[in-house]
Amino acid sequence: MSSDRYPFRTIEAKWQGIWEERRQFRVTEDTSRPKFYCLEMFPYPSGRIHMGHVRVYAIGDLLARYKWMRGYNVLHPMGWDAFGLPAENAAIEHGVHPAIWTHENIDNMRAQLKKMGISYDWDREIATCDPSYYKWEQLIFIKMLERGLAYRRRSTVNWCPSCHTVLANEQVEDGRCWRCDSEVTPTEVDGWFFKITAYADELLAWCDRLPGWPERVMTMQRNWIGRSEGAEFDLPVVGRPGLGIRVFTTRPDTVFGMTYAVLAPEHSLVDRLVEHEGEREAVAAFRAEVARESEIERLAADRPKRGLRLGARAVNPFNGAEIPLFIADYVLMGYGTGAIMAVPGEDQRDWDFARAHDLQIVETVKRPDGWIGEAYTGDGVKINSGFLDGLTISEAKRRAIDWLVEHGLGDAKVNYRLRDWGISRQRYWGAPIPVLYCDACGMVPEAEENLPVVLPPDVQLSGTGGSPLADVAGFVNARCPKCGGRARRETDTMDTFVESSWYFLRYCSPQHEAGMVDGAAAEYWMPVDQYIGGIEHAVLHLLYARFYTKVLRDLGLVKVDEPFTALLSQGMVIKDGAKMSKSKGNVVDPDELIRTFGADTARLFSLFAAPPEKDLDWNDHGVEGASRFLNRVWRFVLAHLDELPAPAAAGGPSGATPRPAPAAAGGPSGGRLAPPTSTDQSRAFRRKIHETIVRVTDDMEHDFHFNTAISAVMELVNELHAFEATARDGVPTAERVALLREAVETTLLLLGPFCPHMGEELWAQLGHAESLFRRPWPVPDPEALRRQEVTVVVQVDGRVRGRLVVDVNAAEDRVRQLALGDDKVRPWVAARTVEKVVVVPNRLVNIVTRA
RNA sequence: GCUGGUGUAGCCCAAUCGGCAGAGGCAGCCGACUUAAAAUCGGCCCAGUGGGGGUUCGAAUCCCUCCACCAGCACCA
Repeated sequence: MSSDRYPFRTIEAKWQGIWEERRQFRVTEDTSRPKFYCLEMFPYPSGRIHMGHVRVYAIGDLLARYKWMRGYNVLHPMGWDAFGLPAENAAIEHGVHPAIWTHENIDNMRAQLKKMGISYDWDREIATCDPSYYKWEQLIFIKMLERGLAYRRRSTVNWCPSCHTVLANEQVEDGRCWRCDSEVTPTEVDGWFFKITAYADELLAWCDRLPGWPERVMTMQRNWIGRSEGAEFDLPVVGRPGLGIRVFTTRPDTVFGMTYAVLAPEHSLVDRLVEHEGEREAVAAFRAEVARESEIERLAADRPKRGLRLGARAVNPFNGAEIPLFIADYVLMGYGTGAIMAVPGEDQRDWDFARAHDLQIVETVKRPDGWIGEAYTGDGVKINSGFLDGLTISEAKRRAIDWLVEHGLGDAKVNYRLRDWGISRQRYWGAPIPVLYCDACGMVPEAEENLPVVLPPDVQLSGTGGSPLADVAGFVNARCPKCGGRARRETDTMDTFVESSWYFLRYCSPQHEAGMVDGAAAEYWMPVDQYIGGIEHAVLHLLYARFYTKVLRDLGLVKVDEPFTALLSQGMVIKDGAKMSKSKGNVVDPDELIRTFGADTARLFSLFAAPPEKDLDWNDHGVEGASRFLNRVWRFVLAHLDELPAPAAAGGPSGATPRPAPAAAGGPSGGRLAPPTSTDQSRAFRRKIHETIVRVTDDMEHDFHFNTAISAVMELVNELHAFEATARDGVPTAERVALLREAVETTLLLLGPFCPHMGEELWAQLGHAESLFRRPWPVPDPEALRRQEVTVVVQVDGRVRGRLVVDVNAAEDRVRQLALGDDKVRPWVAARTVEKVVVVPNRLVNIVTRA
């Protein structure tokens, strides 16, 4: 631990105060400047920030401050994803009301974030548990209801026995609750759904039109949507006119290979197909067996396919053949129609099942010569397929569908893996669903003028299941907005992912009272230019937010098709090889870190230790290194304050003729003359300064590799020390101090967005009255970057044997001659024959020889 | 099982179009300063790029193959 650190506590508090006092990061729409909407995923107010928060907010602030310096009008807001289970669980455990618990946590976390010195526009802060916030999503709910985009149905849902609530498919991971890890159980309940499937095609199509998103997130979303094209048609049941089994297939070309058909065990038709009591019992036993083992067996690969043959038989409508019917565990009720035609010749699962049950296998695609295998899924010509014989698979698919349409038996059909989004939660701490059930009128939406439907504050939370709101008589008993008669309120609340599906929109006009969003504000700020958050939301939040935005667009509230132009998915913060967690005891407390090293160090290390998309391996020694670096910069600047020329008057007389700096508006000297460079050492140093600008700018603009940007600045600081130590002899004083000043100011400008407090303080110490973040980002001087000479490596047969210093763009012939004549090189060539000489201009020469 | 990603020094990580394997940091070692230590400053050591094969004058980079780890999906008809 160092003993004399720069006074980070003082200066961090000082600048946080000044920024606040100047309202420096409060923004309004300004059409004269380009806008940049920089957003980090808002946190759940759990009570304390953790290192993952530090990392994501450091990234966001870096980009926001950088964009300020590039002249953008930057919207950078923060708020709270304030509804959710932990508040309710805290209430059950400790008897504190969720609202109180939540607001206390928000206060704590806001204070922590402020200590990090992040450039938020705090005037735009929102909390989703505020009725003035969720009022608008209740209104949207009603509009979705009117359009059939919100609907109620009974369904089998994922029930988390620990959270006592329903989970959406996306919220189940490996059969377990995403939040508490309990095993979910299928349960039948009535609930509300958002019709996200209506947007499946558009959501999928836009996956190809968002180049600013990481490919892997898009892949995950594509897989999740799981579009597949095929056909749907009925298989008549033998001897049961009017009874058909609807099947879905992606391979309508294989219909002539259908040798049996399978229904999911829980398929509703099964009860009507059973022919006698004995079979009914067998079906019940089979269903019980499947239900019992499914959870465990789901995770086992290649488990045997279990099935039960029914007495009933079906007809293949294409050739009139009677085929056996089964119920089997490998067919799922939740996908397609819950029933399939089985084609063992061209489907491995059907092949496995057919083998186990001794069923016929018909090949309908010609196998390539010498092909060995079981089911064949490759390309080929149709065989054994009646009118499809001789066609390719894709032709046959089309013809088979045409045939189905002509005969009125079926049609082309697109199926999705994506299910509608179940949003009902049987919990208290969420936005009430604004509908009522009237004895006379049935289900009725709440009237718009009665919104918001506010959560009643007085509620008993026992945690024993069922919707807590159902026990609050004052809430449940209401008037029907239609007939004025008695009605009962819906007691489910909305999934908290609904709030996070539009908070970015509310930030555009957080106080707007006439609607969800002010149209002009949304038009100016949306879409979010850079969104930053954890990969864990790749399909949950990000897919919901995309869907909801499209709904809002179709309701006329926004004009954008997509909410987030670019996404940065940052990696986790790891320590000792594992994700930080209390149980592993590897947690680093941001508060303590900031107390010990300061916010700038915490931020710098978060950005330096790894590129943002990778996991960050936390290392206490590494933090000390970051701190050491900042101290080094601090000491250098303070030690040279007296010596450095004042900001306004510099450039100074010297041997060289001063030139106007080309980047008059953007350079660190701000209109001052470029420092003269009369010596090789000066030129090399100034080149280093401007090369650093190029490298850091590149990292900021292109690949977000902030770690290499920081190392470039570290290099410059190292050079700065070296130059300072040696330039007293040989470089004229005025020139030396002018260069030092340019180097120091450049360093501070480049480093400012990473470590804003120290940047501002040293900037002010240098005599600047204006904030560092009101200064333009430095622009490299092409004159300084120009090289006279380059070092060219000389290889003999690929091994480095010498080096040449030659003029830039020296003629190839000349370089070749110099290389062959070089003293270091000659011995390696002398006894051999030169076969070929490869010259790569300004880089290397490779002399290829043979004995 | 499928898909994607990663694999470079003791550790975290760099390396433009295929062109000197090393920028930065950590750790370690040596030295300077110091009564001493801390801090600071200067210097040094360390891998041939997961394994194998190929293309090329030249491969961390391109191709093939295998391995390890991570993530997502996993009977989706």
